[in-house]
Amino acid sequence: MLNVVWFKRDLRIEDHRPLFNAAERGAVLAVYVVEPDYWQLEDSSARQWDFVRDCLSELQTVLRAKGSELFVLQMDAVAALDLIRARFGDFTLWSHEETGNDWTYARDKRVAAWTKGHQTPWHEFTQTGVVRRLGSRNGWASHWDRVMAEPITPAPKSIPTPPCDLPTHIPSARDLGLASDPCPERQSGGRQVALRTLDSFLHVRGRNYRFEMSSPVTAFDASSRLSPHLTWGTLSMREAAQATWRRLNEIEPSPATKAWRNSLTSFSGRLHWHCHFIQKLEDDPAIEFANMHSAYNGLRPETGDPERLAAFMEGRTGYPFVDACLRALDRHGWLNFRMRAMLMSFASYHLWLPWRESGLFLARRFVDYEPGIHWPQVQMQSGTTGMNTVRIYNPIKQSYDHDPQGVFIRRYVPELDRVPDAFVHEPWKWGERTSYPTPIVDHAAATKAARDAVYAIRKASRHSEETARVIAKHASRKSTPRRRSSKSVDPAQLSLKF
DNA sequence: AGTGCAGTTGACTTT
DNA sequence: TAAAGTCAACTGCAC
Repeated sequence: MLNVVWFKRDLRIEDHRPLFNAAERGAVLAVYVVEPDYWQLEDSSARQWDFVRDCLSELQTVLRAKGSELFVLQMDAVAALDLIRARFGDFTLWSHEETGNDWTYARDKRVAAWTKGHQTPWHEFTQTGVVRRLGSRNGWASHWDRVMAEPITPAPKSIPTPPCDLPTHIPSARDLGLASDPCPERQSGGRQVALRTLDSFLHVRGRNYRFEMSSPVTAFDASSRLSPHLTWGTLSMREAAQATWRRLNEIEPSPATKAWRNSLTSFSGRLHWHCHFIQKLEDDPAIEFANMHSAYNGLRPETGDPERLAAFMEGRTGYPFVDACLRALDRHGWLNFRMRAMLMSFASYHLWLPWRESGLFLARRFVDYEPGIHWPQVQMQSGTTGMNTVRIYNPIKQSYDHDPQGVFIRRYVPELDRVPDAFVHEPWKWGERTSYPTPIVDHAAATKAARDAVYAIRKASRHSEETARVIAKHASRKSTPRRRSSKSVDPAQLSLKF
């Protein structure tokens, strides 16, 4: 019987268990389904598709070298299964589990129903530390360590593929009817560039990762930049984790290597954290749309102020550091974590926009958009989880702290060219006029109003009851909670990093 | 030399 | 991965 390997967000042939197992069984038909409805969603964008296109093109080359082919079907996934069945008769379906957005979840349910209806075996494999139908968060952390330590599955030696005239053409964003979305500094997709990126991070760029990841001045170089590759699977999480551990083991501990070791340990923690977040959306897909804590329903209006949303989307909020970040994101399709958090916090607290609107906009901007990290983070930076401290960033303080010389601001906000260094963080304090807008909201007034609104809800009765539920379901567990001084503390508040 | 005082630092609390 | 406020301890300086 034919084995259909359905490539999704796993665009590689190494450490690919579905492909390896299918190839051992017999004839393989490797398929990528370009689903037009998915690419029309408000969280999809042409820059993401362009990245995927790079990946598919290289995957196709690699499969051809193995005597196989990657067929590209532009249609709904169920229609693709029907088409394959009409052409080849019964088959076995192989793929990786995916924790995507609500749309892909619904599609997977339709595919499951189809396979059941046609008695088609569907073998799904995990490729991250995310657990499907997780009963409890207890023990999750050690499970992650165990899964990541499992051996890497080699690429199949050969991939027998039947003759077939299915299409192999990879459509362009234009073919798909996607809105124009220029992203001149976008990272390229593909396995080769993923491996080079991993290597340069582990041997050159990552030395001061721990300290340089916070500032956008240094983070573009010092961060791993593996995120789009992990999102689209040109590199597996297991490969990234094991390469990091290997590198860590080969560096002898000494004062001279302290920075390297700290950075790599910190990075390894980030990989764990990556899956920890995705697990939240896996457990509770409603996080994409609804407040994690229902007490915050109605906190913000359902529709934000259109002028504020437009200013945010166009990077003209009047806060130089915020606008520099927004414009950098537009050009690169990437931003370091801290600045993403600041942007989301700014949209939610300063601009009081509902998180779904600003969250969709940011999702489209990220080439590495990972729904399972994105939506839980969006809610965390909007104060609607109920279980984290309210983190309202001060964009002026962040500017002085992370771009003291104003180099990042000047790189992305040319309107501020003439403004002296002393005023680049707060140009409204400079006496002269510029073409740069004045702040769209007053920092002190806006954050005071936001804080008051959030704390009014926190204080209300019944808030803590649901907090306990949210924590039980989603919070990370620590084996040795840090003890706090004297005063007794609500155990629910202990060690809740996320 | 000790005192008073303004300013700074850091730990801790509150929002 | 917050920021701002509080408070006590400390510092440097003038007298």
